[in-house]
Formats: sequence, structure tokens, C-alpha cells
Amino acid sequence: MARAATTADAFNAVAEVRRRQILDTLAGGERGVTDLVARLDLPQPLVSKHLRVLREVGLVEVREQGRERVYRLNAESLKPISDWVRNYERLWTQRLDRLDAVVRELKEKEQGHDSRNE
Amino acid sequence: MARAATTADAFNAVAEVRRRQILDTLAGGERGVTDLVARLDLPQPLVSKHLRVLREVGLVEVREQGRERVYRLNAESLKPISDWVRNYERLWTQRLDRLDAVVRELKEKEQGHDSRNE
DNA sequence: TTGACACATTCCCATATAAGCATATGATCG
DNA sequence: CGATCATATGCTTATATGGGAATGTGTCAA
Repeated sequence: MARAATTADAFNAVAEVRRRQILDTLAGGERGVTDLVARLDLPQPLVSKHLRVLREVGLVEVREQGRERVYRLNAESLKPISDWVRNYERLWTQRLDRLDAVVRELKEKEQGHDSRNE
Repeated sequence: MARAATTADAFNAVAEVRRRQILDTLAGGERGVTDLVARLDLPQPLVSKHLRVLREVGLVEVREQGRERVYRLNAESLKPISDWVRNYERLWTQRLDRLDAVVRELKEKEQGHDSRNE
């Protein structure tokens, strides 16, 4: 088996930096393709291809306006990623908390008694 | 150019479901490879390969204990993902808020006056 | 109708993956 | 030392990607 398709889910779609850049740009509001091309300084076909992937995963939606295609972000599709990663945030903050605790302990020891081992 | 290497960053490493499962398992505590193999019901070489990718990205760390290699999670390496996605969480909660507002407005209209168009 | 504009699609290629299978490496025990 | 356990690595194959270049498609204006 090869790697899962980029269109398999949000995780795979978002793994590509350019696609994240596109989403970041769309977070600022709807944009036509030409606008995106200008802002990202990428060849138009490339942008269109990435947009297609994002569309297939539901991360963006299109609206036709004359001869323009206005893309907009659909942030909800990022929820699976958000949900998954949230369970881990606890872990590194905990770790920092514990570090804080250790630091406090050390300070108390330092002030209270003599230092056992320098 | 082909797709970015899976070892390019956490985004790419985590795109693979199996690798996420491994991380999920390690979130419950350190585990040796054989233990992981049993829990995930995957061929050992496959697990080892995935672990290597995770190691190269810094998502896990190893400790040698006799002839065992105990892997542990390094959650901080998920921070880039967490940081990136956090900016979007706002967007869909906002959207829900706005929906709430719309619903409230509709209810008020419904109760206050007659309905213009059913 | 013709031309310009806004996008999407197609073809091509270098690259590298995930998984399967076999085998190598390294530590431990008798 | 030889056998065994615990992991890692090597090799192969099917698959599909991102990007480049060229071209197709649909819309609007003159």
C-alpha cells in the first residue's frame, strides 16, 4: 500500500505546507483564485490543484461569481484534528506544571536549609 | 516534486493513522515494541518502521532496557499542530455563536409579531 | 463572433511511501 | 558457545504525489 491519499482526510490534506498557507489566507476572508495566486506567489494551476484537494476534504467551499470562483474556508472540517491534538495539550502543560513544581521545591530547599549537594 | 517526506515534520508524520494510533497508545504510558505490536495487532516490522518515523520527528523517544526498547511519547512535538489549529477553532465556534444569534433573532420575531411568510 | 480573462484539467516525471517478506543485529540465558 | 528473544533493516511492489508545461472550458466584453 502506498501512502494514504491526500484527499483521505483533513490530516492528510493539511500535511502539505502550501495547502496550509491557502487555508491561512482564506482565514482572512473569501478569495478568488487569482487573488490567492497573487498572494501566495504560486503558479495558478498549482493553486487550483491544491484547492481541489481541499475541496474534496471539505476544508473549503466554492461559490461561482461571474467568471470568478470564490473560495471560502470551512473551518469545521479541521475539528477532527483539533479534537485529536487537544488530548495531548494536557500532556505538555502537565509536564511544564511538574517542572514548575520542581523549581518551587528547589527554591524552597535553597532558602530553607543548607544545600546538600551543590 | 513528490509528496513531502513523512519525516519532514509532525504534520506529515501524523497524517498516517497507524502512527496516530501508536501515539494514542503511548499516551497511556511507556511501552516496549512487543507490547505495542500486541495492542495494535500489527506486524512487528511495520510498528518498528512507524516508530522510526515518529522518532525522527521527535514525537517519541527511546530508552534501552535490557533487550527491550521502551518508547515514550514526546507530546511537545505536537505543539506546532496544536498552535496552528488553535487559530481556527475560533472560527467554527464563532460560526456557531452567530448561528445562535440568528436563532435567537428568529425566536424573538416569531414571538413578538406575526409571521410575514410562513 | 472574436478575444481576453479566470480557472480547471491533462500529461509527464522524479520521488517516496506503506506494507509484505526475509533477514540482520544485539542482548540474554543456559 | 549456541539458542532464543526483542527489534531493526533491507528489498520489492503498487500507488500516488507535487510541480512544470500546455491546453481545455466557460464567461464576459466589444
